[in-house]
Amino acid sequence: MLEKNYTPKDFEEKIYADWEESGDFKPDMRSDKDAFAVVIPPPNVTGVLHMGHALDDTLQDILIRYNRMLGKKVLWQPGMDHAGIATQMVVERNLAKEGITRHDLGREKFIETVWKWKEQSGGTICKQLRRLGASCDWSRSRFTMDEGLSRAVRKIFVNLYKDGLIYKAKKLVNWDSKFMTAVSDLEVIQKETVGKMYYYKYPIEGEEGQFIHIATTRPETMFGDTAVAVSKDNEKLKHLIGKNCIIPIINRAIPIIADDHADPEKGTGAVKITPAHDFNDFEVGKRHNLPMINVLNPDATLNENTPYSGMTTMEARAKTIETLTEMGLMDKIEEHPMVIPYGDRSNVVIEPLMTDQWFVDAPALAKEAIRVVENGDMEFVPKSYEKTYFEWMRNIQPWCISRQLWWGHQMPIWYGPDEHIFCEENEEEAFAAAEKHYGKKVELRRETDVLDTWFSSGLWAFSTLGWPDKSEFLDTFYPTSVLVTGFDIIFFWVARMMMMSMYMMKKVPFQKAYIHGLVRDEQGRKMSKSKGNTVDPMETIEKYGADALRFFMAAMETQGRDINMSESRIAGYRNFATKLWNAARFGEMNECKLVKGFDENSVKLAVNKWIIAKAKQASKEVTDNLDAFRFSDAANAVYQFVWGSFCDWYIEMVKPVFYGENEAEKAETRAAFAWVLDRILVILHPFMPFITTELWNNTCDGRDCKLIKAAWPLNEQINEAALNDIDWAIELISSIRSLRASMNLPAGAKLNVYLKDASSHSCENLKSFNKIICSLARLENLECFAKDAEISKDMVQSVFKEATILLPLKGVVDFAAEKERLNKELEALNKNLEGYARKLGNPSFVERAPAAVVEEEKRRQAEALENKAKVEEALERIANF
RNA sequence: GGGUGUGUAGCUCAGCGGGAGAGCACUACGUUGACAUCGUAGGGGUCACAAGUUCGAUCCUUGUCAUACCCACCA
Repeated sequence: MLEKNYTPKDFEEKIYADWEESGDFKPDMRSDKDAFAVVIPPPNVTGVLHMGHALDDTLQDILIRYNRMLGKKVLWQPGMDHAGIATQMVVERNLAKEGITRHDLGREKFIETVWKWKEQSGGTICKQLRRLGASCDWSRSRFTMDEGLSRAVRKIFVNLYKDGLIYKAKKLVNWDSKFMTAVSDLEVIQKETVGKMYYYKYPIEGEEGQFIHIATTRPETMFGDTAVAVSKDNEKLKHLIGKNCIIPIINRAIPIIADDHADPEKGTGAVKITPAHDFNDFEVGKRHNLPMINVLNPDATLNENTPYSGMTTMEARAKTIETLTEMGLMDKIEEHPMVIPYGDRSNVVIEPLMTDQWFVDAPALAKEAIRVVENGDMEFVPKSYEKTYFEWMRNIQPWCISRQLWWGHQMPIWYGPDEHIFCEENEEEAFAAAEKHYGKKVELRRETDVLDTWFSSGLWAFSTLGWPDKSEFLDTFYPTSVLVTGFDIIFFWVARMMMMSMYMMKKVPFQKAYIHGLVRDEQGRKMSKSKGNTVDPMETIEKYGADALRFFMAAMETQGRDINMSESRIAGYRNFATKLWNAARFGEMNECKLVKGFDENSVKLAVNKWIIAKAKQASKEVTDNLDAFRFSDAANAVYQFVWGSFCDWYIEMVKPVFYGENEAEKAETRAAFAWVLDRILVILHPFMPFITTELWNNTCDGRDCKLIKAAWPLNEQINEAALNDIDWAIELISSIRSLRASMNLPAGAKLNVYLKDASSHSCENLKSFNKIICSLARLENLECFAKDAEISKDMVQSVFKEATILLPLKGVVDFAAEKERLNKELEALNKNLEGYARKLGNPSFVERAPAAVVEEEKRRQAEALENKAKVEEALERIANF
C-alpha cells in the first residue's frame, strides 16, 4: 500500500542502496547489444557537489539509464581527480592550522599526509552523487593517482618524450608566486583593472639634457631593461636609434633599437624592453639578441639584480617612482585601464618568468585531434562548439606541463651526473639505460617536478578502462560513446583528451561530446561562494527530493543555453512527482493490477485505446528526443503525457467505469490502467529513478524484473485512429465547461445540453461517450437535437465544430453576459475572416503557395463563415431581451 | 581587436517559413476525495528595432541597438 503522501526521503536512499548492493550498475557483459560507455568528468578529490555537477551528472545518468534499459552493455565509469594544486592547497591549509608548513614535513612526509587526508576526507562528492541517483559502477572507481593510472601516465610520458613531443626548455612562463610553480596559459585569468601608466624619461648617453620619454605600467621592472625600442618609421624619434640611454638609479646604459613592436601611436612611441618579464619584450629580445636580466625571485620579490632586493613589486614600484621624482625624471602618471593576469587558484598576480620547464608539443598533437573532428569521428553536440574547438586547437601553444609542486605525478625523468636526461617508465629502467649510456653504474637524480593535473585527466578515457594493459573490457568500451561536460572545460579537458587519445590509442576517446552550459542563480548571475548566491544541491534534494532536482535539470536543459536556478520550478517538479504518486494511489484503490498476458492492442473501450495510443506516442517522443540529446523535449513529453493526458483526462474518464456496474469494462480498464502506469514508470525512470522504482516495487505482482533493467519500448505501432474520438470528446467537454464559466453558472448545477446539426459520427460519439461527457462536464443529460426542432429562446448556443451546443436555461440566462460573449466571438471571427480574405484574395498566394496550404486556408474560411452565421443568428434571437 | 551566443507573456524560458506556447506568478470559481504539493475557467505578447528575400517572416539575410560569454592584446 502506498502512503498517502509522497515523501521522497522515505525511500530514495533505501532504493539506491539496493541498486548498488545488487550490482545493478555493473555492465551486463552478456548482452548481445552494443556497448554504451560514459566516463564521468572526474570531480576533484577535494570537491563537494555543486549545481554544475548536479546538472552534468543528471544528464549522464539519464543517458546511462536509458541505454541500460535499451539492453546495451552499459558502463558509467566513475572516479576522481587528484587535483594537484587544489589538493595541495587544502592540505597545506590544514597544516597551517597547526603552524606547520609542508617544508617542515619534507616532500615524502607531506605526500603521505595528503594520502591520509584523501582517505579520511576526500571524495565526499561520491556519496553525494549517490544521493543524486547517479548509477555509476562504483566497483570500478578510479583515482588519477592510482597505481594503474600512474603507470599509464608514465608510459605515455615516455612515449611522447621519445617521439620528441615532450621537451625541456628555458622559456618565459606564467609563474604563480604563491605556489611557486609554473602554470599553463589556461590557468591564468585576465582581470580588468584600473591601473596607472607611468611616464618618465631616460637620459641619452653622452648628450647632456637629452632624454627619451617612455611609458610603462610596471616601472619596477626597469632594472631588467636591456633596450628601448622605437619604430624605424617614427619620424620624431628615429634619430635616437643607435644611441644609448641610461637606466636611472642603476646607471646602466642600454641601446635604443629599431623595432616595430614600438607603435608610434601608443604611449610615447618608445618602449622599454624587459625580455625576462614580458612576453612581447621576450620576442623583441630574441630578435635583437638582447640579454635577459631576471629581476624577480620565485616569490615575486625583487632580487639582487636590483637596488630594491627583497621588496615586493608594489613596494619597489613606489620606491622607484619616488626616486625618479626626486631625480626630476618623472613626466606624469595617468589612470590607465588594463588587464592583469591572475592565477585561477592562487588569485595572485602571475609573473612572466624565465625558468626551465617541460612542454608538450601541443601543435603537433593537435593535428590529429583536429582531423578527427573535421571528418566527423567525434561530434560536438551542439555542433557550434566545434568552431570554438577548432579555433583554439589551430592556434594552440606548447603546453607547459611541469609544476613545481609536490602533489602529483612526479615526472619519469632522471638526470645523469652530466645532466644527461634519461626518460624511462621506472627507476630500474632508468638506471639500466644510464649504465648502458655511461658504460658503468652511476647515481641518478630524479626530476622533482610533477605533472599538470590535466596531463593525467587527459588519459581518463582509456586509463580508467585498464590501459596500458590489454583487455576485453578496454576493447568493449573504448572508444566511449559520449562525453558530457560543461563548455568551460573544453580546452582544459576535452581538447587534451582528444590529443592524448589520438596520440596513444589512434582512436577518438568518445564519439560525441555533449556540451552544456552553466547553472546560474535565479537572476542569471554566476554562482559563487564569494557572492553567497550558491544553492547547495544536497539541501535541495533534502527539501524536494532527488527526483525533483533531476527532473528540473533535464527539463531546463536546452542545447547551448545556461540554466537559471528556480526553486519554484523545482517545487513544481516535486508537485509533478506528487501527482504521479497520487495517480498510482488511485490505481491501487481501484485494484488496477498488471495482468499477465494482457494485450494492449486488443482493448475494446475507447478511453483505453486512447490512453494506450497516447502512451506509445509519448514513449516515441521521449525516445526520439533522448536519441537527439534533446533533454528538455524528452522530459516535457513525459510531463505532458502524465499530467495532461493521464491524470487530467484518463483518470477522470475512467471514474464512471469504476463506479459503474459493467464488470467486463472494469476489468479491462484496470488492466489497461496498470499497463499505462507501468509504461509511465519505464519512460520516466531515467529522469526520476527513485519514485518510479518505488511505485514499480509497490506493484510487484506480475513483474519479472527490476525497473532499472526493464525493457525500453521501441518501434511500436501507434493506433492513430484511436486518438480522434476521445480527443473529440475532450474538446466538447472543454467547450461546455467554458460555456458554463462564461455564463457564470454554479459549478454544482446539473444541466441539459443538446448538440444541434451534429454529423452522424458526432452523434455516435455522443452516444458512446455520453456517460463520460456528462460526468466531466457536470451534465444531467446530453443528446443530439432533432434537426427540425425549434431552438427556444432561453437557450444559449455556442459553436462546436460542425455542430452547435445548445444549453437551455429556463429563466436564468444572463442575456447581457450572453450578448457580450457572442459579440466577442463575432469579433474574433471577423478578424480571422479578414485575414483569410486577404490571403485568398492575393493571386500570388493562391498561385504560389503549396496547394495544401491554400486548401487549409479555404477550409478555415468556410468554417469561420458558418460559425459567423450561427453566432449572428444567436445574437438576433436574443436581440430583444 | 577577433569570435560565439542571447533579446518571445509580469518572471524564467521553449518554439521557429504558413492559425503565438509552457512552468511560475495573476484573476474568478471550486462541486463524495487519486491529488489543495489540487481542479476548472480566464486575463496577459506590434515574438528588441530597421531594411531586404518571399505569395507569406517571430522564424531566413543584412544592418542597428541591448546583453552575456570566450580568445588575444593594450609599452
